[in-house]
Amino acid sequence: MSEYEAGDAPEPSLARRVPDLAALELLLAVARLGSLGRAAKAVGVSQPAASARIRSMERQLGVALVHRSPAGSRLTDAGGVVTEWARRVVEAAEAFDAGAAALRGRRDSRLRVTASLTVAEYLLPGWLVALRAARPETAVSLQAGNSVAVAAQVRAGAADLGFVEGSGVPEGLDGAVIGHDRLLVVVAPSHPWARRRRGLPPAELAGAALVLREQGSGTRQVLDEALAPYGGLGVPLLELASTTAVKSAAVTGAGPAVLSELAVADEVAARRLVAVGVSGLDLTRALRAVWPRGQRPSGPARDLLSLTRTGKGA
Amino acid sequence: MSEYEAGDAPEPSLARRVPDLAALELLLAVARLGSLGRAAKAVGVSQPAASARIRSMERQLGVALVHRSPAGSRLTDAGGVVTEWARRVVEAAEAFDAGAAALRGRRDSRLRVTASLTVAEYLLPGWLVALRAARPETAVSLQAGNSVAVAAQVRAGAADLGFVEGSGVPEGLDGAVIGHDRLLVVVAPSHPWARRRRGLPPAELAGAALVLREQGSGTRQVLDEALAPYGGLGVPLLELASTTAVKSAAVTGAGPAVLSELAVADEVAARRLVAVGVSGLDLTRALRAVWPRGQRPSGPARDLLSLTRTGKGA
DNA sequence: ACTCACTCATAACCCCAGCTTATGAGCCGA
DNA sequence: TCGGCTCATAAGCTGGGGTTATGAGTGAGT
Repeated sequence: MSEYEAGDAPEPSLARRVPDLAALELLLAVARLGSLGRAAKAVGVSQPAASARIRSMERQLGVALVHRSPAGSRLTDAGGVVTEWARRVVEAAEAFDAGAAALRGRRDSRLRVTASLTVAEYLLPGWLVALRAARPETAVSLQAGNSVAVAAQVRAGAADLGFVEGSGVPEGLDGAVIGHDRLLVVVAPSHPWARRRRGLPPAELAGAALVLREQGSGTRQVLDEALAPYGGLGVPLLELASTTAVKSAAVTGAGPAVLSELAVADEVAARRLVAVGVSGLDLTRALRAVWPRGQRPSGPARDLLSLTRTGKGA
Repeated sequence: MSEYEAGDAPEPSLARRVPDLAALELLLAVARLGSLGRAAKAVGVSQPAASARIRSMERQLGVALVHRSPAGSRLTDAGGVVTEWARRVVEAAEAFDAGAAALRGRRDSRLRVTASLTVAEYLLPGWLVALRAARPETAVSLQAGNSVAVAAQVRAGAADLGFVEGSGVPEGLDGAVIGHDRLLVVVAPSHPWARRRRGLPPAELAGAALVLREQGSGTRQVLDEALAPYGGLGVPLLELASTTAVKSAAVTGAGPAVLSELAVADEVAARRLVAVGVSGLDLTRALRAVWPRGQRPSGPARDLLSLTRTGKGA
């Protein structure tokens, strides 16, 4: 009796078709160690369990992954390819884990970070993974919030280092620009704007019904300011609570959205969204690290800061 | 009695600390739809199941992710951040799935692709995801192999489109350069070479004991040729069967390795590996799409080809 | 040539994570 | 005040994945 009706999940879910993380980790271990048994030990399960897991993975994928022999197990060609794909998943999971560990936020952390949502969502996990690789002993705690909250935390000494996006260094703090963030107008590939060759006139953007974050969000402020000379932001098509929701709405073709390039990099690369140029409008804002005035970051804070300099932050 | 001894898995495995894919998908659905119940329906489970899953995820992560209210569920600040991290994992899983589906290779596919291991491992999944987004009805089959095998497949008409790395267009085929691949010398951050400021003299590279793929691999051939004028490749420190294994060895500090920049991009970004410059040595090779002479790609092949043009292929 | 040490596979058993359905309780708008 | 939405709780089932114990190959070393 449980009929579909959702209009959302046509296929039997990714999770059914992709092996779980434990299986992927096991596969990586096999690739690295050249034997099911050793891989089993490495991931902390019995050899039969590992054997069965790999086997069921091969059944699930419909592809032979390893050549078993009494001398050990070697990846097949397909196995090698799959293993590399698996590595990407595991790496994303590691970033997730590094972030989550920081978010869990033990108060005894050696480094207390507070960051704007944009930085926390898109940049920080990578830094944390790098930091963990370089200084495994550094426990980091993370508090995410808007720019005002970030500044307050740092000022109050509740965080050693903060990251904000915005036009200036908050009152009473020192800071350094570590990158830039540009807002992009994005539409689904089917949208007429996707086929424009010339940049969009700002007035047309201002007049359009857009999918936006709710009033008060950082990206919306920037957009408001930038469009003020052109009659200001029009009435939104949709106001949504999270960046993720806005992105989804744009992808499904609800309408044009304006989002950080960091937020939509993947979607643009995969052609799920198309960035539309806007002529003569500067939608760039600086990303800054901030700390209490006069107290130059040292120790763990300095370590983290140095990782941000050359990061992929555009 | 099961003592550690592996020297490999000190921590209780990622999979214990990261929610599984189904849970992450569910979280994305909640972010998108604003209600546990609707999200549950969207992913095809009952509402109590969704509720429990989110709750256990919050317990696992030690962070409140959603604000429940009789009017629906909104993400907390932390929840929004976590959701974005989750999205990255799910996207990697989607790439995995797209690749796996192609590898499973139904013979009735509309587009039969054959690709070198490098292309299949690092570039193709992204293209397949993009293709799926643009043309959901196109079923793709993938055969991975070395450049000779790829050429043979295309020549025999067993594939509509091939991708190879190497210096020339294989006999009897037409092709187009779609990108370039550079080999990088990489070492663990602790290795002395990591601190070099000047490029490495080729002779020193030739004389060094390196971690390499086994004889016959494409990357090894390029290296052999490039180093011939400098006394040729020295005796390897380690010969391993897969790119993955070589990478792991390099990361754990076994010694310098030479790998495609595509293969080590993530590791370099996360500072797990450091790229060492080599002065005056060209380790670049072209990546080419190839097809039977005279038969310009059309239909699905053309669709895919157009996606490769602007891809992230360096 | 024989044995040892390693490979992976099979069998029998067990357990708990996560699902389901049925139900209840709170809040909002008509 | 009623109906419809929200999420939470309870009780019960199922099966995937784990374990130990064992067997059957293969290759290397004496």
